Amino acid sequence: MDNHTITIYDVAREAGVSMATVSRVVNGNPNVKPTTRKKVLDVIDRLDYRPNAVARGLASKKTTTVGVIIPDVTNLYFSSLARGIDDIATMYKYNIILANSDENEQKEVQVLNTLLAKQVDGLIYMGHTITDELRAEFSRAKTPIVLAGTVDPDEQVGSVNIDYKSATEESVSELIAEGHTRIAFVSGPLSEPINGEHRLEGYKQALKNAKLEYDPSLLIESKYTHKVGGKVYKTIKEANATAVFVSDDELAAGILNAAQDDGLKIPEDFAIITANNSKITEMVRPQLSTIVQPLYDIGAVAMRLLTKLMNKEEIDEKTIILPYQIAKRGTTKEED
Amino acid sequence: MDNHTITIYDVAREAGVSMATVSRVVNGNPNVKPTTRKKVLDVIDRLDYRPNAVARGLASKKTTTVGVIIPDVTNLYFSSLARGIDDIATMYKYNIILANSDENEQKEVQVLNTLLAKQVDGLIYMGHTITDELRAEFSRAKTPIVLAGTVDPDEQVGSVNIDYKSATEESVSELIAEGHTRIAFVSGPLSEPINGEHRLEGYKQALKNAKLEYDPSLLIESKYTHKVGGKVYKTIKEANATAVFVSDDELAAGILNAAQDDGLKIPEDFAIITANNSKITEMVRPQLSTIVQPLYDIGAVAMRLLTKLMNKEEIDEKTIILPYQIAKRGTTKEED
DNA sequence: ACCCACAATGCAAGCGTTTTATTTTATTTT
DNA sequence: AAAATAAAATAAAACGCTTGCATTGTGGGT
Repeated sequence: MDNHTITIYDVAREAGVSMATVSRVVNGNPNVKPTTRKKVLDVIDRLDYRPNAVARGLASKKTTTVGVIIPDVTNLYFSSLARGIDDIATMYKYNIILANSDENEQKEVQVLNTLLAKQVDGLIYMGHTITDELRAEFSRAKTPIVLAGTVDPDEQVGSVNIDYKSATEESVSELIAEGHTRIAFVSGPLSEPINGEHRLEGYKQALKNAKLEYDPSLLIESKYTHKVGGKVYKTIKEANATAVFVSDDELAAGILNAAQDDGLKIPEDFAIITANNSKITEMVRPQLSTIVQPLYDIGAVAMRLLTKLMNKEEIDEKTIILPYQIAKRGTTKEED
Repeated sequence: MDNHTITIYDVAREAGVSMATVSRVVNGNPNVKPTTRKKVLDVIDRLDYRPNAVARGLASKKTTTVGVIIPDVTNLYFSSLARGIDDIATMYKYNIILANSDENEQKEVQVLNTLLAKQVDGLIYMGHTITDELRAEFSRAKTPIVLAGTVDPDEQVGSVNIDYKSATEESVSELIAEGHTRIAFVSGPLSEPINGEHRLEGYKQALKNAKLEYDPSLLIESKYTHKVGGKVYKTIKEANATAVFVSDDELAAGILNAAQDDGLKIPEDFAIITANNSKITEMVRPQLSTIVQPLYDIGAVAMRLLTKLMNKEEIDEKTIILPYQIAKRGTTKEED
């Protein structure tokens, strides 16, 4: 028994047809007589033939693989998006090459390049911010790209998000409606458009609507980890805030815990509203009130959009905004 | 300006050398004179040439890509492993094709096959159990495979785990040392070796060491979600247990919350010890006492092992057991 | 029977690399 | 300065498939 990998050629020989015909049946091309199709299929089955996707990719210039750049799989916000992406990808027969970037510009560029070298048919990027270098690479690439849960003022590529500004505005307004006047705003770096533009605008708008004064000392930039919650809480306290809008759930949980450790009653003494509705929000006590983002759907819709792009279908709108809701749970008072 | 993708051939022509030479400099082959190397490198830079990894893969029969089968990226236990895997993969210049299986046998087999079709150089499998069909596929595949955080009695492929039995035994012994005599054991299906063999054995052993009677009514099989925590808690209560060992953190958090909602003081009235030390354990209050598994490392070591396997290096032991610890936090009493 | 149209198949040229065997060039050795 | 050896470069054959074009087969219409 010779031990070479069995190829389309072997199948062709055994079935007494040409490679082209085998290729046709493998690819479901209708131009093949049912009897020959069956004959070929039988041989394929007997020889346990498995088409080599790499060869296929070279010949067809399609890899049925898309690259996914993610800051950190371990982050529930992004992994939820990733899950939506993968499910739809699978549905459309694509596979995902997943690469963690840690929001590191160098890594991102680096990873983008290896992904392109691997001839991915499309690319989904997740992150908090898009650097100029990355943006330059994006526009240079011929490969379709979609941003998921990531905003870019320069709308060259497709993207799927919610309306962060109005979601933030609405959240902060809830806090105001409950009687809070000093509301802290905790986010990642304000240099990132999603924070410094969308969310902050929403925050300011809510204050303005309520004729409250805007106080920059209530703005806090922070990392998104549970651990720093204590430090952030201290800052909030020093600013005499009685409520806080937080743009990350893990961080919000950290703040919540710190506040309770400090003896505060939530939501009586201190209110919190967070932004992602990742499952963490329901695992802490009291449960976090939050903007309900359709995380899975953002990923799913992004991937769906990408399939259209890869397929060169006509797109009506490549900047997609999905609806959101606000869930009032235990860290804000009931309204009525 | 002609718009064709630029290939190694273009570089060769421009640099006045053969394709083979270009290939050598691209691959860092030392057999090339520094001056020609520079010349080629310059052309590569000027033309912005990027080697086509697919063509490379076909010619070299290496894709520098490994497949990773994961039950659900959204599960912190597995995503932590995945993070370790990806970091080491990146370090060794591999990329990861990530595929969610939902522990669904059909999906697993299906995904395994597309991964093999894509000619991955290696495969990492994560899951709770390995079905016979999957095991058959594993042994049929010529591709190196490593299990991460996943046990298989039939040790045909490499694997990286901790000693679940002794970790469980130790955890339960802690509970016993605190005076508990009715300790529930909550895990996934006992049909899975990791539960029915390793963990349950550890549990029994701990009881035996303490001369406590083994009561099967204290065994609870459950899904691993936060949501079912309430139901599980009820069952535990009905069984008159005062402590519980839980093999999943999310579920443990659910049980913790349910117990507190029921008015119990933790750990005075009820003790909990969980198994994964995912970051959830530190985000709930009180923080969960837990087995400290080196999740990231399990992934990292698994990937490292896989690189060796792919490299056909000599392996001393392909079944790797990593050390664990026990962290006593808020859901068990302090000892001294 | 004969021609035509169209369905079914086959041929062979790519796809962009790597790699082996071979030739050319450079460096020693004597 | 020629011969021997080592180093660098080339030519061309894979790698396993897809696909445009050419060829053959098939049945219907006349």
